[in-house]
Formats: sequence, C-alpha cells, structure tokens
Amino acid sequence: MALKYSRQREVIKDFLCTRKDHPTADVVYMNVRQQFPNISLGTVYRNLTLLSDMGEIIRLRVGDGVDHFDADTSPHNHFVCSECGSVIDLKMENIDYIQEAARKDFSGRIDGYSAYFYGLCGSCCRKLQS
Amino acid sequence: MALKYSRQREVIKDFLCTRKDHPTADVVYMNVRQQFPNISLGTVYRNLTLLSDMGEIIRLRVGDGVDHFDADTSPHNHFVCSECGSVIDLKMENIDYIQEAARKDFSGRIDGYSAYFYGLCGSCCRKLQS
DNA sequence: TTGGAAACAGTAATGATTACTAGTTTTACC
DNA sequence: GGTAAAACTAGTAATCATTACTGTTTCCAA
Repeated sequence: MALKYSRQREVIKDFLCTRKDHPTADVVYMNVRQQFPNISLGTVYRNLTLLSDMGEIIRLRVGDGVDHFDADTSPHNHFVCSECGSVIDLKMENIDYIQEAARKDFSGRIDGYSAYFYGLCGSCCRKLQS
Repeated sequence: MALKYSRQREVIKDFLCTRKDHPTADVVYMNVRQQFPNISLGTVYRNLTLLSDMGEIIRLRVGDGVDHFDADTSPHNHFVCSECGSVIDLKMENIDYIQEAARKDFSGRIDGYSAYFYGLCGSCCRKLQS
C-alpha cells in the first residue's frame, strides 16, 4: 500500500499536463490554489518530488536556482532564454550518443546526462533587434 | 579603473588553481581562511562571481543545489557521482556539435549549452561491488 | 599625498526548499 | 458499514546557499 490516492496530487499532475512552459513549484502552487484554495506549498513540493521520483514528471534544473517541472516525460531537450528566463522544448535529433563519447575513457559507470541550451528565444531576439 | 587589485581575490584564485575537484564556495572559504583568517564568506562569494564573470574561472551547476568552481577554463566536460557527489573532469572528445543539432529547427539564437554526465565514479563502483 | 572608487569584514536579509506536527483521508481487512 | 494503520495534508518553522547592506579599509591615478 506504499502509495495512496490523493486529490491534491491528481490536481497537480493535471495542471502540469496542461502546461508546456515548465512551471516552477511556486507557479504550480499559485495556479492549483485557484481550484484548491487550501492547498499548502509544502504539499505541492512533496507531490512534485513524489511524481518525479515515480517518473511521471521530470524535474528540470536549468541553472536559474529554481526547479522547473515538465509533465512530458518523452526524451527531449530544453532551451533557456538568457533574457526572459523562459524554458522551451527543443525539437531536435536525439543526442544520447554523447554518452558513448563520455564512456570511452572513463573508469566509472555513466547512467545518464543532463543537457540544456541557452541563448535568446525567438521573441527576445525580435525585441532586441528593434 | 574598473577593477582593483585585491589580495583576497588573488588568494582565492590561487587556491582554486591548486584543486582539481571543483570545490564549492564554502570549501574555498574554509581553505582560504587558513592563510587569511579574517576573510569573510561574502568576499569569497563576491570574488568567485567576479572571477567567473571575467572568465578566469567557471561556475559549475550540476544540480546538487550548490555551485562548484573550476579554475580550468579550457573546454571540457564533467561527471557527477550520484553516490558520493564528487565532480570529476571527463576526458572526452569535444561535443560542441550538439549545438548545430539544436539550431536546426529553432527560431531563436543559441549561444551555448551546459552538459554534465552522472552515474557512479570509479571508486564508488568498486565499493558497491564488494 | 590625497580623493574617490573599489573592496573588505561582519552581519542581516532573501528565497527556494525541506522538516515537523497535529489532524485528516485513504484503503485493506473484517 | 466499521476500523485501524499508513499515507497524506495544512500550516508553520527551520535550513541553507547566496546576496544585500553598512561602515571601514585599501588601492591607485593625478
């Protein structure tokens, strides 16, 4: 009986599924609170951690000091805008082969990697031109 | 006269050059304090940020919630042990070409990427076998 | 030498996240 | 349906890395 049903967890997961912008815990909290006014921030954090431990969502660490969460667990990469901070999905070929390159001259075991790209997003690019 | 000499900054940089294990700000502080007992943690943080802004050192964010610093600014990749948390240099071919893959179908501008590998380091591998 | 910018030590504040606690909900079993 | 243990919750306090503030000190160009 390790895991019990929880309405709060369902609502959090459902909310995350509606978003493609990789919200932070705080953004999840703000939004979920509209349907669930009494939910506590701790509950949001606990369930986001639980869901990501179960592999139902992904925790993204893109170096801005705040964790982002993604309900899309299919393999894909991310881009972070240095200007506006938005986190965007990248449509690109799979680059898992970089693991082979890393394994070549390494005595330990490589289980995976974390990679993200940064620069200016399309909309910030346009703004900076004008 | 934007940048002035500072003994503290020099000592911090020198210490970092002696280390290949990518210490955190706190580790730098602990060690530098042995030669410089009155140095303040804020000074360590400020100078690490300054040095990395100038490109003399690199700030590493490997998802453990603490920044690591590296005096080796030549292009190379890093490995993080999931067991002991150590951060290790990887000798591997350059993988900058993944940026081209990312640029292919993207409307913004890609300036760079951040990547690190994780798994078990050599020494933790051996420990877990016995 | 000296004036002002830059840096400093020491301390307080910030902000994301985690831990704690007493009460509530879920669920396996009767 | 009843019930009890385990999981979960809200609310709050604590943690911990990092940054900001403040009054003093150091550096350096003129």
